Amino acid sequence: MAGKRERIAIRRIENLAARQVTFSKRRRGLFKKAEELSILCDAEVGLAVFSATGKLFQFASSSMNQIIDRYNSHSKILKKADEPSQLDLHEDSNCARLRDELAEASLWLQQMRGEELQSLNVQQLQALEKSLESGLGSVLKTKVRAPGA
Amino acid sequence: MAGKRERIAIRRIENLAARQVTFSKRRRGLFKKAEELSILCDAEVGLAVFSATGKLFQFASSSMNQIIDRYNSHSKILKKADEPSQLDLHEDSNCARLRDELAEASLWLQQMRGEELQSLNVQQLQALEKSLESGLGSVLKTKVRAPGA
DNA sequence: AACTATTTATAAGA
DNA sequence: TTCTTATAAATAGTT
Repeated sequence: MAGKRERIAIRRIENLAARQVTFSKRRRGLFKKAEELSILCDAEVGLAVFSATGKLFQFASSSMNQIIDRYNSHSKILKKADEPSQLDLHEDSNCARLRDELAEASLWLQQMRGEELQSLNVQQLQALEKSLESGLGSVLKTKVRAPGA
Repeated sequence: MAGKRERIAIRRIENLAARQVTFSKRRRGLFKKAEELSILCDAEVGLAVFSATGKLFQFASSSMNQIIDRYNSHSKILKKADEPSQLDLHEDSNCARLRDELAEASLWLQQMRGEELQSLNVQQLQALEKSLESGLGSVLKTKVRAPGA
């Protein structure tokens, strides 16, 4: 009954038993906080955790399928953002799809402003960097030609 | 500098400003703990949060697509023949507004990529330039910190 | 955004 | 695994 109680370093816990105990404790804490965030802040939250042994734990404020659908429509625009953009607003677009595309465009705008970059890997960051540099170049050229001051 | 500091009850925060502040604070905490769990316990963790305003925040210890695939193969086992999901198609009145917002967001995206600049005046171009430079700075900083080559 | 009084999470031990 | 408890971390209200 002594010993210092210090925060452990954030790296893989080598001891199996200790790792499992920590997994149980922290998993409970994480799920609790995920639920609290969704309730307090009216957010849609989806969380999936696979243990090292392959067991699935999940939380979804609505339903996991709904969250995955919403997520998937986001990642679509990320992929086509660098292509010659022709907004395909099909006549049969429904509100749900519009909402998803809008949210996705918003994420992309955030990322071009330098926010929410933590989810991008190095390749994606480099693509984004290139896109920003290219855009900046066009803006500068246009400014020179522009009327007024 | 006084006042009781009590834990709030876990129900939707009615005040918008307070809700947004709490969302920022708790979202950061949640994502930090998600990452810690994945590292400490060698777990695969996927977390997606949509704010009340539709912004997506995400963390994935591997990649979100991989986690979704793994999730789907897990839940397939538990699923029976699923019914056609009830899509809410009763929002036609909002479609026009969504369409406008999406068009606006898309125009922004184009302009950040250096297209459709002819309609901007010098002040607007300078604001855009500043935004691009700022975003580029964040991307470069993130790239330095990013894992992998 | 920064500051603290408190509450909560949790690491280690039982 | 559950409980206990010392300590670290998160955070609600304030500035």
